[in-house]
Amino acid sequence: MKILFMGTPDFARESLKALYESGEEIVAAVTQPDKPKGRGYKLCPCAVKIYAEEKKIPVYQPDTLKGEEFSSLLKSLSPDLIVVVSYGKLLPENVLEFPKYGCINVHGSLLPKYRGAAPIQRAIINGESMTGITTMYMEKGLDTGDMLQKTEVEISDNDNFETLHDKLALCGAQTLLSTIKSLKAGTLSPSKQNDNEATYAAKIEKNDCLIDFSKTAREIFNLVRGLSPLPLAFTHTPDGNILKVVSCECEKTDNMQVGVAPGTVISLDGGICVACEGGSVKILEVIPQGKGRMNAQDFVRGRKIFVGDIFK
RNA sequence: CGCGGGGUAGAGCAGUUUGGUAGCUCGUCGGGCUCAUAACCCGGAGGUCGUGAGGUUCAAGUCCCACCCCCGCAA
Repeated sequence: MKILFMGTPDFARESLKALYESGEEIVAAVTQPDKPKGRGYKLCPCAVKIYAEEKKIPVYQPDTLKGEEFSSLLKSLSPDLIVVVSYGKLLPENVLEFPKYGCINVHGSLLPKYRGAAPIQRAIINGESMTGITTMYMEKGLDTGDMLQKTEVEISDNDNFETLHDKLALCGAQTLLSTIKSLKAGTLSPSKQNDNEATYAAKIEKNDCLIDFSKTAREIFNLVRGLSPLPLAFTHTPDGNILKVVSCECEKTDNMQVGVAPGTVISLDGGICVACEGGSVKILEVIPQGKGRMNAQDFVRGRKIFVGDIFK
């Protein structure tokens, strides 16, 4: 079965890797064009491209999937199946309809929950204790296609975006293999998504990353780990500088203080304890503006943060 | 040439503007206090101030030049 793989970041690479290592016939990898990234705006190839080139899989980076150019490429590759994992663009209908066995997508949530761009982050931020992988047939809508297989993955308090992302990437790869196996065996039984239960996991914006200390410790804890290590939740120190928070923990509510404004530093013992709704959070690791990652205590040592300072 | 911050003791920082004996907090080592301590007190060790036998100077962490490295933002 000739498979065309479409995907871009690390998350997608795991699926490509699994396909490759299981001996599937991958006719090509389609990925986003190299983009100027990082300091100095150097052109950076994405994870899928790097892996594909390493394995001598032909790589294509079309600017658009619409139009003749990609259509003719499709015809020449003539895949029987297209596998899409975090590609980054919607597929036009003519592409969706091209392969004999359709287009299969690997999505990082238990659909119909968390459709959209940031299912992993949103699941953590919302305090879910369970998420997973869903494979599905693709259709016009965003993550609305008929579901094929699911694998559940537990979210523990120790998980942050990075750890959960890595787990789901591997899990996604395995679920994909399993789905393709069933496809070949003819034992797939697609099931419709219940649109009434659908939720949407919007892309993470800057606004999502600002810590609101009038929320509960648990909510702040979830936000911080859901955005760690990228793009990171942040707050502002009294001097107005941005302080990114890499990790924190919920303090026991028994050290809650009465009459202290949310965002107030109430202790520097073992970290930076900041008052919030119903308790406090202890900030453990930070990235100050213009600096690298460091322990909260190191930050306090050099920067003169005092009890009574207010973060906002 | 995207914008910007930085390289000073094991860690985090000050000192550079206005050159003149290298400092703070923490850690570490030793001693003291204490029933005890991560608490407190006293004392010590530890630095070619990124590199260049570079330039200016009586004198350079500080001013000038060149190079190397690290990081933040933005995408």
